[in-house]
Amino acid sequence: MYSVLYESELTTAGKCDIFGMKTLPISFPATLPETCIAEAHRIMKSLTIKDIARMAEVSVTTVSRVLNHRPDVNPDTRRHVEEIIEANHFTGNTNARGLKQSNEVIGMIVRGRSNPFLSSLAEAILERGAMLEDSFVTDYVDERGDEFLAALRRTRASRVKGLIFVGSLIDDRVRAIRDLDIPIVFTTVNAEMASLPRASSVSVDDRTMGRLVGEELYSLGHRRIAVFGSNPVAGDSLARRFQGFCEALESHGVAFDPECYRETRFSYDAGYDAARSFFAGHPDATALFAMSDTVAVGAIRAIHDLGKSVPKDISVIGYDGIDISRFTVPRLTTVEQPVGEIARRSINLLLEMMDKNAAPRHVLVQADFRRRDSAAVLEKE
Amino acid sequence: MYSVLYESELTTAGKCDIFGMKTLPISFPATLPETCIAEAHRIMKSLTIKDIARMAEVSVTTVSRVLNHRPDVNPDTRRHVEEIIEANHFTGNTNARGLKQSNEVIGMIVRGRSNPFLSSLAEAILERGAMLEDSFVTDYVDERGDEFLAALRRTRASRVKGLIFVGSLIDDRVRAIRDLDIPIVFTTVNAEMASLPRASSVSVDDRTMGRLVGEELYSLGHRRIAVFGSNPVAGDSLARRFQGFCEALESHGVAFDPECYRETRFSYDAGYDAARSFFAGHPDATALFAMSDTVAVGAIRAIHDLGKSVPKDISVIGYDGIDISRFTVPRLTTVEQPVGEIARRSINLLLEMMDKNAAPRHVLVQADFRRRDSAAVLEKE
DNA sequence: TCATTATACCAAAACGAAATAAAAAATCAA
DNA sequence: TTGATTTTTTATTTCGTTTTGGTATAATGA
Repeated sequence: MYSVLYESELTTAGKCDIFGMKTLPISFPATLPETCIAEAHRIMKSLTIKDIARMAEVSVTTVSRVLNHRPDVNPDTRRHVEEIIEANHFTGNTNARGLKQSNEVIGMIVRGRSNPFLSSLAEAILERGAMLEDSFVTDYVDERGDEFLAALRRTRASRVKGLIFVGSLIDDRVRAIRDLDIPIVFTTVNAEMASLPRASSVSVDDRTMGRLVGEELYSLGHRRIAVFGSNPVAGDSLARRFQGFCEALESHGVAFDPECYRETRFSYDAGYDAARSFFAGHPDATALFAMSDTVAVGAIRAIHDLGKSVPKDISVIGYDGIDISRFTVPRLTTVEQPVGEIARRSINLLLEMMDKNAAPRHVLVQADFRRRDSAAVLEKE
Repeated sequence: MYSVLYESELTTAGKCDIFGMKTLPISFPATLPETCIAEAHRIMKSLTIKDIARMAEVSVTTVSRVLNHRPDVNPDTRRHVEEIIEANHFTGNTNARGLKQSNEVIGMIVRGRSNPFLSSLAEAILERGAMLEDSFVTDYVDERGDEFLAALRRTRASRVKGLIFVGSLIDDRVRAIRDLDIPIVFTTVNAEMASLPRASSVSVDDRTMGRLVGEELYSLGHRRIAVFGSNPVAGDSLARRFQGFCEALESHGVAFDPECYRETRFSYDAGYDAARSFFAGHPDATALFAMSDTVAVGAIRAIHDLGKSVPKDISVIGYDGIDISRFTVPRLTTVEQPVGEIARRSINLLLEMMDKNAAPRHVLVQADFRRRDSAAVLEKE
């Protein structure tokens, strides 16, 4: 499909003029000081703990102790060794460290790689982990089952001591990792999960938020509402959102019509396709609850393509609060999940279980309902 | 900011009814067969190559040979060992494997973690790598300099044998990793790069595409055009886009006014802010070339908030072709980078350099100009 | 004073896979 | 049948770190 336009055989600077640039009309400041560059040079020279020991004239054991912040090192010795480490920009060998089964590497499996919400959650977890100097092994997989098993195998190959699972997991797969003998934190609650002896979870209070969405759409006057979700199973986050949503409607005497439920993958494309076919076939539906912002964004585009307007003809409410939701036209009304909070709590729970052998806990955090422009009062004709 | 709504002390299934669900009105098929679950169970039991050797009644060396597809193993022995491996769902220990410096782990540093284009490129590379059974160590960093150095250190700590760099790198930092004694592939061309002895690059023919963007906007009647880019330096991809763009205008006798250039980070927010302030202060500007789709999307939103319309009042052209560009309102005219192609070529180039010690090459691939709805003919008043 | 306890350090033994060197077995040539 | 060559297999060493089990030395208590 794509062809190569040009392949240069550049190996020397002299031949580089095919990339030769005219001077830009704007000048930019240099951003990295020379000392930084010099440091980077030294970073790449690969020393071992043995080299450091020799330089500091101590044993490797002592260096290891310093590196791991162990107590029984003389403060003077410690400082001396630290200076040598600092001066040579020494970094340990991750592999050698991982060989001893005593190491504490955290694994993360992100299931649903094209979902911006999950990506941002994973990023927040990595960021938080880096702050605490925890090492991570991350694996991004698609939502299909076989890839998940491959990730599980890779994760085990790295001998991680704890696992964070980002994304939802249907019961079958929770059961599939029941025998995994390490602490796990799920970023989604699942009924089956309670039977796992070493699994905690952090998730948004989906039922309440689902109820809020239902209340909002009801109070705006909507009665025939589409719901786009993705294969929820009893106990899963999605099912809880849906349950709350139905409860809200029922509390006003409106029963949700199963005909209005569509199962979609969580992507712009899937949201587009689902909305296009659904609203073409159901001209009486006036609102959509999309259980993922990606689906909502795709749906809004589809509704436009059907010659209808959001929110004038059809109101749309999303879920997740991904970055783009603040910039769409119209801006998306959605449930914003506190990504940083979920990340922080997930890591804390995992570390508690790993280090202090704490009992698993299931934590619900509060989300924010963001009322923006994509859901409005239904205009009667 | 966010508080905990509820923390359960769930440890047994019996207490689980706070999550108790009513039956859903829709039923979903189970998706994972029993055999798969049984397999996953066994995956987690962690065996060593020694165990396999004992079971197969051969030496560990032989097992190692089988695992690494070495030639000197009797086909019968190989099959026998493979059967044992298969039956026990054996997976090697990544750490032990990495300890020997003969191993071939690929590192990837993604600079600019919140940019969807870079994320999708990184994903494509991981996907491609998984297909070829290459192991990856990935590090996502922000665009700031210090984080980059930390990533470099982590990468070295994993003793990777090759590095793929995703995102643009200004000259200073290319120089900073000059001494890195492993093959590198950049997904962006940089003038400084040609002086690196073991660096290849794969990038889009940015100059041509920049020229196309310039031609497009000129032919639609635009003369006063804003350009939003991010700190380009001579030789960088962005500078080449910009160069092509300026050349196109100049070929029609229009000089680009440096006043119309804005330096922004590549994010929705930055695009929004830049557009909001720029177009408020420059009511005569009728078009925008955003060097990243994220910036374009943010800008479109800002233009709306200024009470203007895209493309009626202001035409916008983006760059990258991220997923969302097909679903915005209006759909975004942009330059679509062939992510899969860049991923494929990057890995191939790197493997050639790692395995066959091939000379570095600098490859330009063709991008697609996607003419959609965000750029239109300028209406004269 | 001598035993006891802490403190600060070290040598050597893991850890699991892979490479090396070398032995054993099979094949071939005369 | 013998020696040479190739194929297949093994025992042993290696990688860089942590841990184990220990030894000195200094401080403490009786």
